[in-house]
Amino acid sequence: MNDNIQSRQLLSELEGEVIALFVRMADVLNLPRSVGEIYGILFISSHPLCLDDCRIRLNISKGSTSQGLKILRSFGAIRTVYIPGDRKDYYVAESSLRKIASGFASEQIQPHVASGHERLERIRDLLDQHDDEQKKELSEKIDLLENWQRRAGKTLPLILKLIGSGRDG
Amino acid sequence: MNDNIQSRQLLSELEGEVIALFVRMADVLNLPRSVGEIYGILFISSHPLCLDDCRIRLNISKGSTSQGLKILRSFGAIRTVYIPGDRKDYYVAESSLRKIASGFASEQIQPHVASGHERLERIRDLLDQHDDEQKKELSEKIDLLENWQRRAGKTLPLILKLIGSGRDG
DNA sequence: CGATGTGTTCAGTAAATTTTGAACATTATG
DNA sequence: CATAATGTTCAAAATTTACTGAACACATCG
Repeated sequence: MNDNIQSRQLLSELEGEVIALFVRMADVLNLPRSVGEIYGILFISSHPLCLDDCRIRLNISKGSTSQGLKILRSFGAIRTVYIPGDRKDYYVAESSLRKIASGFASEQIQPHVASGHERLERIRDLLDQHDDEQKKELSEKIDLLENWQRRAGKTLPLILKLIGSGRDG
Repeated sequence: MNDNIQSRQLLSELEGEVIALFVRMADVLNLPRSVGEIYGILFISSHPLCLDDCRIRLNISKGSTSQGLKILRSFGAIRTVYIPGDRKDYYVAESSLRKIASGFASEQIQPHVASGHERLERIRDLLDQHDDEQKKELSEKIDLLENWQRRAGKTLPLILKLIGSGRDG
């Protein structure tokens, strides 16, 4: 399951499998694999970990680890824990799916939706300048796109409501 | 807006913008950009196009075009049109968001969900073999994962219902 | 049958993305 | 203040992914 002796020493088979699960999730969500690994090691850990803990157990570089933690912080998938008398930052995995999903939606998806909206306005403007025999037909296609956009926009918040309706948020 | 003289001759500014919109959508859905381009040119075209029509207007290779059309067919984003007296296959963009979304869900998302489910079962088995002092704590984490999986599984069909509820399906 | 039209496959190449690691910034410690 | 501890940044390297184009398969045509 693990690829080499070194990782066998650092991660149990169980930990490896859980991390692999999050690596695949990261892949679906279009995030670097290291982000999945880091979330995974934090999720399965019984106590908060610092950058170096993650780096060493996952056998990845400092740069990747720093970058990965930054991404996970950016949409609230992990929380910082203060440990008295220690200069390092410690992290735990956020375990509320609702919080993670809504952070992900607003940080990683909403910008795409917004820029799609802008582009659609630009397209509508371009069409209004046109004056050819296809104008009516094109206009109907753009109506369709605007319709899709509206439905996608309404669906996103509903997804979050549904995901957030579990027993533990 | 278009990158070079060649594409200016082949695509109007309006077409270019519409295609760019679908290229970005493809990016969000983790599909190759060429898939977005091909869907875009079919979407905006007033009549069915064959492989070579797409290839020439988009200035991409035969291989990419063939592959892209195959992917779009695989989840029902395009339909084939029979044109009497012509040996070539012609295509039109499917315009029902409901159909596209449900095809995408069952072909591109469901397999991930299923393999995630399998892996989670394997993880549960591994844990059952364990017998250490952390077992209870780990078991609770796996409960949480199973809970997430259940909620994600229930949410997917609801998304499709919501997306399918527009005026034109 | 050979020639032509159409579409697929896949090995090699190109492009995009991710990771690394060393240099740097910043803050704490003695 | 010098040194050490911690974390960030970013150019270069490694890896992954997508694209190309030539070879191929298959059908149709003359």
